[in-house]
Amino acid sequence: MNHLFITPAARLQPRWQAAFPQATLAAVAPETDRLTPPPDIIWIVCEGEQQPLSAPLLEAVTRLSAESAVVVLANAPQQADALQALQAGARGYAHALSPVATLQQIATVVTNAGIWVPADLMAQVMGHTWQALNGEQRLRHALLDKLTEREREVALAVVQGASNKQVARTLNITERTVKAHLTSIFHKLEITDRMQLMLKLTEKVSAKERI
Amino acid sequence: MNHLFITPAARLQPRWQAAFPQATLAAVAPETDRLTPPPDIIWIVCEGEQQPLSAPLLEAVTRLSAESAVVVLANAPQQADALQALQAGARGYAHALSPVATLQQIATVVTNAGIWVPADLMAQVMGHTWQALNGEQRLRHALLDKLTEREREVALAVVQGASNKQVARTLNITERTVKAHLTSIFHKLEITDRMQLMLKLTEKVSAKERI
DNA sequence: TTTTTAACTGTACCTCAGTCCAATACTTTT
DNA sequence: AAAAGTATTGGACTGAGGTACAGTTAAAAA
Repeated sequence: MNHLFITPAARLQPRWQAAFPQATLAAVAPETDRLTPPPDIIWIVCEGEQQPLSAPLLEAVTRLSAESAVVVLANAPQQADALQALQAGARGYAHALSPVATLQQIATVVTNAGIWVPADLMAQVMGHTWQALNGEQRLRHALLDKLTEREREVALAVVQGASNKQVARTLNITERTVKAHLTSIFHKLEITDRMQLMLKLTEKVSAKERI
Repeated sequence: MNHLFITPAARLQPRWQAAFPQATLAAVAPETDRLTPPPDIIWIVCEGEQQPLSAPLLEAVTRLSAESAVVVLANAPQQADALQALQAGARGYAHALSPVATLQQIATVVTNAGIWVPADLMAQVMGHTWQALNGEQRLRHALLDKLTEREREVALAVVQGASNKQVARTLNITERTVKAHLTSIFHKLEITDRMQLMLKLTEKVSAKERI
């Protein structure tokens, strides 16, 4: 197993050495084609205390992840960083001071096409995805179900920015009828105008409403 | 380590056998309390070619995941299936024809309280979350940066459903001035009315616009 | 110093949005 | 059969949204 650590530091942390005795060190991200054979795992160390993952590092992740499995080690892990890194193609994101056993575990997972992410990040991601897939949909449906078929059509057109006249044309009815439907919609949803309608239907699920 | 494969097939795939020689087979999902002791890992195989994860299987995942770690193996992996499975309590989702080493790796991760998901799914989910956290913000800022300070204040108030009169009151200016700002905003953003403004500023980042 | 830009206001005008009162036709429920 | 709900339209009205034209003031840039 071939490990390469990319870090501005002069030498490898003892725990990295302990985890992978045969690991090599590089100060900057090398060209991909200069590495023959490419390392099995490239560990990119993010030294920054507070500042986010730098653009060059991110670019390195993107470039190197084509050939090797890339794992980002952060001294100050941040969720936003992790998301960026993983989206750039990194296969793992962990604390730079992870214990030796964890580092080795990460290596095993990552070389087997797995992905390593901190548990709290996973929880957040799952929450977001759940919310995006179900929460908003549910809210929308709960509201739209209060409306009749025709009112729904009108409402959906209006929240896409259509004027009454445009809605009338697309539904082949009079503008007057559109107004009638809207008045009914406003009553049912207890709102006053199309702006509120748009707000209601695009509203994010607030924390307390989550399942 | 105790493995149970649930699959309609008559017998275990050779690679499953190779990965876990001591694995047992079941045609349908058994009652949880009938299994003493419960298996360490239950592998539920989704045979379907195109159709999504069936409801009974999903129910089985929910029920069995209370006692054992459940991993769903799909012949035709789909993102929606994976999310459903993970949401139902599955601890892993992988291709049914994953190599032996991968299967064993999955077992290790899953028994150690880990979660196993395909890399491409992870990338999509991460991308979604990143977008939710930052993408929208960026788009908003790109647009709002075209406006002057005062125009920004007006725009932000308007997209929250405020009328011109309300904006005027909160900013301590005339309604006429609010209109003037809005006219300027509409020109700069190349839109025609406050509805479009709301659409512009709440617009989701589309796939091609992602970083 | 002249020019530009932002913020602000006025008058007038037009269009669009929304409501009230009213009515017809059709379907479903009671 | 009667009542209720839905879809449809009309006329008249009020108010809000938006534009065109015109102007003042202050600060920043040229």
